Amino acid sequence: MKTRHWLVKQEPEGYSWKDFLRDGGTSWDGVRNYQARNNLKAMAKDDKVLFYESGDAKSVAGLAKVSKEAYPDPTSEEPGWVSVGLVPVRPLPVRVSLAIVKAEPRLAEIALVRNSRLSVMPLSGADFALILKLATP
DNA sequence: GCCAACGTTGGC
DNA sequence: GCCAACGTTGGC
Repeated sequence: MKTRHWLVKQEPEGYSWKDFLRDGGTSWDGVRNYQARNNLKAMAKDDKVLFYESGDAKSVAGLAKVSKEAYPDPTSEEPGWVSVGLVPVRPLPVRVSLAIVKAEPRLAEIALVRNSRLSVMPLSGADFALILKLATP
């Protein structure tokens, strides 16, 4: 199966990359946006996921992967919302800040730049690889 | 703290 | 079904 690529966004005050590393994985729940939910549903096991911290950090912090495909969100009172399981793979050697992403013309079309409010978004393999390259010291 | 962008809600 | 009002998110 073709591996797909994603980026998830989180406020570090709520659940940071550091928390994620400490936990060794988490249930990615609480998403209440249809577009984001549809992206969660499209995730397959072992898909690669970039973990972005919004707020003060505003940077891509690490690489994760899908450990469990979409299942009903246990934190939702209403049916229809889903969670996925994510586990950390490794921190990025150097964080990739939003400013750096915005300064890269080849990344001008990605959802992180174009739709800052979307919390779960797909990335092309090329864009994903480019962000990882920007994280190389 | 402010504002822009976007989604959702509710009146008509 | 349209659109104004409102709430939320996130960058600055």
